[in-house]
Amino acid sequence: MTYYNDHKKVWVSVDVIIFGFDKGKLKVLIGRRQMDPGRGEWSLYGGFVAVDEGIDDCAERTLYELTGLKNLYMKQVGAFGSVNRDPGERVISIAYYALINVKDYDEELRNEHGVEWVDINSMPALYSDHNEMVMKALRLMRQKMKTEPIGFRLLPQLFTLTQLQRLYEAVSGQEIDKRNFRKRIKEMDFIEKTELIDKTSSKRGAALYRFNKKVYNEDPNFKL
Amino acid sequence: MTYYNDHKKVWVSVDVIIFGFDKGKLKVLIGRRQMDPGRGEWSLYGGFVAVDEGIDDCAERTLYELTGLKNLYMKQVGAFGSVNRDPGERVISIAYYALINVKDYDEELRNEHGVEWVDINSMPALYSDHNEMVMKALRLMRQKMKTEPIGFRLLPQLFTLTQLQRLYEAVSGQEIDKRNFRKRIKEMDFIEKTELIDKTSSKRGAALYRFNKKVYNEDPNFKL
DNA sequence: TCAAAAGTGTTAGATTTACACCCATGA
DNA sequence: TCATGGGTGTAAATCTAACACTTTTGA
Repeated sequence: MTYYNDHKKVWVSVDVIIFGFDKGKLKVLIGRRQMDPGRGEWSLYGGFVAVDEGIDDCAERTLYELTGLKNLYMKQVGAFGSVNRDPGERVISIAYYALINVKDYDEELRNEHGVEWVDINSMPALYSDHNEMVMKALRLMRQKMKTEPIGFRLLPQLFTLTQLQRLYEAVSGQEIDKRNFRKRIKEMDFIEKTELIDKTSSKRGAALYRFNKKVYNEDPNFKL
Repeated sequence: MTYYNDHKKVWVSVDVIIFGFDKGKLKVLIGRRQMDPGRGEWSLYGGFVAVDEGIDDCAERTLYELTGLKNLYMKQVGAFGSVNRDPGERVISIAYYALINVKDYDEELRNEHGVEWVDINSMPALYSDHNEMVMKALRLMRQKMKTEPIGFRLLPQLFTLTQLQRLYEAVSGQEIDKRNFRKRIKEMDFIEKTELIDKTSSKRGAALYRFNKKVYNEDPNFKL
């Protein structure tokens, strides 16, 4: 196989942009790098791709390692491979973004890994090209969110319409008219009103809704 | 640097999906593989990423090697990295798509490389996961084409409105109403009518238009 | 003279946006 | 009783989609 051996191999890693939604803000999970080069700098969480491991599998493993969660919504952002992006060695990194409900993420495990939720609008400078990765992930996620019902992955199973609206506002970065928003929601049969009432955010209480995946699959027309 | 050395390196390659537009059809450039594994199968053109070469640079180099052209419109499609995608060894490949005007591509050079323009709607089975790459590239290109004036990269500098319409029809895969199309074009000041007339496609002759990048940059509102 | 492609406006329908008040409740 | 967030409909404006005939000219 001289065909392959005429060329050199490189390290390939995966970096994950984990989005969460809390208190009306879109957040990203970042931590202080615990190894050289770049020790102490803010950074995404990542890991190296093993020879016998697919890149998507690697991203899932990395995500599981960090959060203890599986079957999260995850998409590839793209490959980042400038020659000097990593100050130590030549490493090509493939970025993925994932959506999680912050309440599913065990606080203790989070502390163990030394990662924190940081508001997307006040991100510090990150290690290497990680800011670029986050920005591209955000662009892709925003786009996806307009045409696919993925936002629910950032919310608890039961949510109020105000929560859902705040989520869409946080992601798109602009205010939405309450009545127009609710009108559109009413047209989507897969966003089901339950009998349950949430009283944590108002005295009157707000109806709790749920995303019904089955109903969505039968008639997948989502538009926001 | 034991941190890196705890992990194995892999080969990384680049594969390019080159789109062209000819005789009303959207085409892709593919050729017969000239090496093992997969010798003789239809395949995208590609190359390995060198250790001292950025991945975008590698894609540009590969594109130049094949076409002799530089400064083409090019975007990354994403990384493909299933463990067994390459039947020979573990290779992660990063796909890019590029747009060229078929008339800029020297026929002789094309023959030397043994590549051909194939209609996107009658693509044969390709080597490895190359069909997947083409489909993803097409999706991305379609999307981009709706919001950015990149279609002109597939046409000669001077083109008729019918040509432009056929291009958009070929890319989107659906017919467009002629009057509505021309109405929208008229609103975009950066698509300039010239004094020139093309008589090759009709007896009456059709006005030739040109994309003015400067005007576009001053007021970039493209929508088709 | 006729076939073939170029060119040109109007109207109905659908979609989007803007906008303000009453309700229920716990403090 | 009042402050807070929950909930609701209508009308104007904009955008989108449908549609048919005249012009020019080379064969």
